[in-house]
Amino acid sequence: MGNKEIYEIHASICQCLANPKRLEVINTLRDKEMGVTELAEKMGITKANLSQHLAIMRDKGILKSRREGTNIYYSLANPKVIQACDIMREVL
Amino acid sequence: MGNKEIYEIHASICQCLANPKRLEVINTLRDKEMGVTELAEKMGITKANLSQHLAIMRDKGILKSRREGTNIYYSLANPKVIQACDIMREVL
DNA sequence: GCTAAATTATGCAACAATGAAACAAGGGGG
DNA sequence: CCCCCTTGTTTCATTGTTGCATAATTTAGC
Repeated sequence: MGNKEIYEIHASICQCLANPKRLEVINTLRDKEMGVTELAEKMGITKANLSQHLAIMRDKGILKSRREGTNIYYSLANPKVIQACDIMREVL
Repeated sequence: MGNKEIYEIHASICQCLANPKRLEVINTLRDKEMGVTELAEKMGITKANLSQHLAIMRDKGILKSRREGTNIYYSLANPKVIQACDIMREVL
């Protein structure tokens, strides 16, 4: 109890999840990796916008990326995120 | 899959958790209810500020309140929130 | 009435989301 | 090597949202 720093870090993770598009990314990548263009088309948003969201999530350690030629594939860095998201769904 | 509304609702719950003070409230109330003044003193913030946070969390269905004389006691409305928070802590 | 407890209103600084445009980074093929 | 095309990222400006302090307001009990 009491350590405010923990709450700050925890909040910053939640902040990262507090966006419908980022949640859609997580859900889309729950069992596979995907390239940026394919993901953008699937979600119906611009690549620029998606790229910004991906960067935020990668910086927070939620996603990881892998380059293959000109393509960059994103996937979940930590399966526990899915677990946390699924539990939160039940709260609704 | 696909239904964007779900993501919106889910994001609004996460948004509610995306604040260190609100997380501290949840953690403090994890096994007991507490009055606003006591909670404000324990956290070292003004009652006005705390009251705003409590209202946000109550509106989202995360907290519930109970009046007893002049005091109003808050407690968790759904124990699953604690579960989700604890799992997210492990991600750190 | 008065006091303590809690909420609500207002204003403001800080931050977040987006589109559009500019920028980098890799592979061709000539 | 140079050009071009594709894939991603970054920058910039705008708009909207959030968090907080202060002050005003409600609510209950004496």
